[in-house]
Amino acid sequence: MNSLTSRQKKALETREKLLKKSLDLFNEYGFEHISVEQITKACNVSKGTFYTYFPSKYDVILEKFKELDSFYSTVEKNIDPALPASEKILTLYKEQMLYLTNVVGKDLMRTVYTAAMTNQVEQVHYLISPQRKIFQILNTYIEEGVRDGEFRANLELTQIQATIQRCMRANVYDWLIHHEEFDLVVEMDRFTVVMLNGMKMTSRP
Amino acid sequence: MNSLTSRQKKALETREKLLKKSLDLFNEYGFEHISVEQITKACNVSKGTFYTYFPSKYDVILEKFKELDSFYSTVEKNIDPALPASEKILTLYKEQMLYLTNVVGKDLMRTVYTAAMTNQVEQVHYLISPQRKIFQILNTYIEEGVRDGEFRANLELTQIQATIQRCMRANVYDWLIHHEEFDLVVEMDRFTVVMLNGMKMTSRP
DNA sequence: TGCTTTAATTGACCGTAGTCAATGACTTCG
DNA sequence: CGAAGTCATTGACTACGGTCAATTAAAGCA
Repeated sequence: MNSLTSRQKKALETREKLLKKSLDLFNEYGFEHISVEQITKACNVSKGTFYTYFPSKYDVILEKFKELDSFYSTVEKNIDPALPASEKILTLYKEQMLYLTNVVGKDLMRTVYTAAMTNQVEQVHYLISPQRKIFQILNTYIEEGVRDGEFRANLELTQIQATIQRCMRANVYDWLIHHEEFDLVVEMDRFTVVMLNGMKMTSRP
Repeated sequence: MNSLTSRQKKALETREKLLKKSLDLFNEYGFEHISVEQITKACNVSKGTFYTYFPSKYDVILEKFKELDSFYSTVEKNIDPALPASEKILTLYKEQMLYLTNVVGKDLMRTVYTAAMTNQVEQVHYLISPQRKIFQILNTYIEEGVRDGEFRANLELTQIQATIQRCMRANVYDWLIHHEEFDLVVEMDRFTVVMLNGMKMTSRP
């Protein structure tokens, strides 16, 4: 039933080996302190092989980042459907920020945020891709809030979505450029509370 | 009257030559496409000399950026003091975004925003330095708004300031990672309007 | 004037990201 | 089976940012 030739199997193994070793080394010593050659030596392959599987050193990290993104499905399940949309959004963000702070880490995030600016590919960067689980969840909450009249109706749905997503990047970016004394969870909450407040029906027109 | 020795004069000339040539070349070919060696060759000095005057390639750009920052003094003078604080803030930001779009450019801004994350110096990056003219202006407007009861009093002044400054970076960063179809002036305005609205006295508590 | 001190300048050198023509092992097909 | 084709793999190579011990020439001083 395994339709892979021995060649393809081996290739896949090589790729997996490189991916795993990269992430292990990055985790232990930090992204900036590990060279591609160190990775390939640790895997007993040549440098060129690394580049047949990954367009650049950054893309390994991106792969990890995408994998981590699946975490948000779990969060969604734990959010009470009865809460108002704005509360759901705040809870989701709070969980995300805790996760970034405690699990993902500044080092990985810095890499992703840098690559998003640097990689001048025509393609949309994953950081703002509608594919991201967290955006899909977020967008359903926002649709809910608009439908239930919680948010002002004179705002376009897509604009509200873009705005709230931008809040996330705003706080993460500021977290990345501050050294210490920046509690991502607290800052995100403060910021988003004001933002959501500015969208409420009860605000002045 | 000129208290500089011929040696010091020459050194300063070398620095100026490097600075000017760097910026010219960056402007014409883009930061990423110009190497330090190209710059020094064009100035008939060695590579090492470049590094006696600038800690890194990025710092040349930062120097330009700081210089450009003085632009905001001019803007301040053209803002009607009678306007409410929120209007002043919106006008200031609008002028800034026009300036970034039309004069400063994405290339330079990308460099500054990348360096802010990368340069892991203990020192606070200029991007968030209270020294920046634009922040000083902004802060006086915010103080005004709080004093006049335009903004909610249950918010700390420094927190309001941090929040509004973060709005700026939020939109600039998103501008940098979007390719085309992102009007910085429009996006900044939309975003900040909602944010300011969330801070107004007339919003729900 | 000539000796010592100071500081600008040099360029060979290092480490690293990324490239690519060449290799040869594996697959496909007559 | 053997020839032709495919593709994973190699490692020497380029390009670049950044470093530093050595050089050189101006400044300070007796």
